[in-house]
Amino acid sequence: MDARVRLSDVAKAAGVSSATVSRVLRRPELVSPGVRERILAVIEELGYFANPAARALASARTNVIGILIPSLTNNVFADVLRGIYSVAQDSPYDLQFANTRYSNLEEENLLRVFLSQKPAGLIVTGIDQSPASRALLKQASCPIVQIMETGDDPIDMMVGFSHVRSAHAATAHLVGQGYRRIAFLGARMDPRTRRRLQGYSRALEEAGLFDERLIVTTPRSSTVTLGCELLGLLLEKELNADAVFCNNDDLALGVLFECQRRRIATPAEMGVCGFNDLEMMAVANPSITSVRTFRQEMGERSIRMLIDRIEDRPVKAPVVDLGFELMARQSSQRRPPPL
Amino acid sequence: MDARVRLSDVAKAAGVSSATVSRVLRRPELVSPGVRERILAVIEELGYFANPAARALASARTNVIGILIPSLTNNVFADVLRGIYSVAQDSPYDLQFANTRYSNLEEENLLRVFLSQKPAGLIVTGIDQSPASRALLKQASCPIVQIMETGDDPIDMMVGFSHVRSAHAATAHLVGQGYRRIAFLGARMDPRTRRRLQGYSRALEEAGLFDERLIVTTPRSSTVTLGCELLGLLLEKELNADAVFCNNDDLALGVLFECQRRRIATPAEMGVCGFNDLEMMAVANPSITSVRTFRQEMGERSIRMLIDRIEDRPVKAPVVDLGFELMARQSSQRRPPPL
DNA sequence: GTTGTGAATGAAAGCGCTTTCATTGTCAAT
DNA sequence: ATTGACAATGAAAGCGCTTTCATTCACAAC
Repeated sequence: MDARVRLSDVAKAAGVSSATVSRVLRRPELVSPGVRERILAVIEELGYFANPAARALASARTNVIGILIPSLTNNVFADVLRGIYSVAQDSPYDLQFANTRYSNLEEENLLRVFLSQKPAGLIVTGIDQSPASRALLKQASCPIVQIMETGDDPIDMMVGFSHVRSAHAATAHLVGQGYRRIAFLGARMDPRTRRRLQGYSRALEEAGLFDERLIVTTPRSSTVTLGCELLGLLLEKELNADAVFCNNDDLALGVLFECQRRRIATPAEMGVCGFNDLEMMAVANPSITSVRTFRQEMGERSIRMLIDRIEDRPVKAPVVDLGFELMARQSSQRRPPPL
Repeated sequence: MDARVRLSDVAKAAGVSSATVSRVLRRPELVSPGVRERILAVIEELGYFANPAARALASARTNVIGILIPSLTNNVFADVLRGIYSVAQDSPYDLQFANTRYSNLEEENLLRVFLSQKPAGLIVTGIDQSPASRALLKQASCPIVQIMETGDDPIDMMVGFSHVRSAHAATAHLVGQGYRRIAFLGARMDPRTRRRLQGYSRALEEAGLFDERLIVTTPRSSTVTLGCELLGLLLEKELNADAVFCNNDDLALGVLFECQRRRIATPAEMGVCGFNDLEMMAVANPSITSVRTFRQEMGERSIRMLIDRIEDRPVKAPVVDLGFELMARQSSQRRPPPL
């Protein structure tokens, strides 16, 4: 039933050896044009498809690029994936994703699985791998890109941005707008969120406005609903918060909704700033200030660098900082304080 | 450098043949307990990992479950994937995703690629495969689940719901609330969207309220911003629309934002209904009526059925209709019409 | 004691490719 | 004519597993 056409069938039909057919597929320049054409025709006619397992086994390498991300179901990574996809699309490489679920241990296991199949390259998220993972990656025989963040000690290549600096900028913006009791709302608290908290803290310390009690975090993963809840938690503390810097845009949107519900004027009584600048931030009412990050570009750059390295093209800058852009909008545009 | 431990190394170290080691891995019950323990210890000690290519080649099958979805970057599929993941997690199967990008042609190609590696099973989206794809799937030697929709002619198994019926219910709800000029806003117009449009049309025809001009669609993919724009387009037509049924929740949220901006009262002057019931619908202001679909459950059920079939366990119901639930909220709760 | 049975193991033949190495043929240079 | 070099091709040896088949051994039944 499953009468797969094999390479040898093609060879037989074309009246050549298997070696020649294989060469047509791998190194066509080694085969004379006439024979090449004939073989290609036969391949087409027979609908031949190489068995990837056999190919991988024989050549001791694969065309698989492994991608380890903490979550598939997260807008941020979805955008990165889109970028990766758009480039990988017209490359000979197959993408294979795995979900570390924000766990270093899981990451380590997946890494072992991936490396055991000798991938052509690997993209991993962040810079907080476990020592064991780092060791695995360091001795891996394929190029590797770390994405989402930049840091001092790249395993191989890196493309990301500084979460500390971007959060610092956002917080400083709120300070600049005249807010004085700026809270931090954080969900999930993965390493990148933590660094954003750092940037926030630093900015407020510099302004002499830091108050630890204004930090509200939860290990739960972020949703719009959670934004509503966290704002509620913050308000319960009665700390006179007059602005919130949110971990991400989901929370910020929730905060906005909750403010509306509680009749807290935004931005007059409560400034709001999100992170990532999801598309909807610009069209909310009021529009929501956010830190734009270049997620799709991050995906594109990372896989492009990876492929360049796989194909032995020189990569000029192995560590790329994509920066960020503060998108100041209505939600942080404080009008003269209501006396 | 890449001194991979092979099966034969394990065999040598344990003083047994390769066959026995292989058996410990595949059919441990065939090996005596003493030997089994010893071999497992050696495997652990040497850090042995099977080469998946060799395994696949030798056994003429893989433990790969292929998943074909139209988009990775879409909340709806993200939820489905989460469901699939949560089940596949503790199974021996590897998931492999591919993105058909809403193209039948692309789907066909990916199918060929997948089938060429003899996957253990396949999950495909929707019921509108090309004839060629259907043929490929029909003669595939692995179980297959179609997800997202139910239909009359399953290739193998199916889990989804009726887009026609759910859209019909939503539209009927708006009619029941007293809206009379109900518009349809549709983005991307993939087959499922088209069927929702059908359900909408049917419901309005039944109520004698159908007006083709109230249908506004675009091939662009849906975003919140697009919801704003489509509402703008609708209003320009000056058809006295008093409600919109949106293709999905993104559009609905955009409509809500745009209404706020234009000072159109929701739900009094404009009823709004979305589709999918994303988490944020419940916390928007006003909260947005939507059709809840069971996306995560869809993922879970589909992969569970698939695995059952792969492992030769009987699947009682090969076609599962998960239904839907109309979540009537503020955005469609019309107060007495302003005279 | 002999035979039969079944459990445990090993030998060896692939799985479908890639790649090295050898061979052949062609053509330019001598 | 000879030689050398090179391009084009084929033969064949794996790649690291799985699996069939044969073998061995222990033990129960006769």
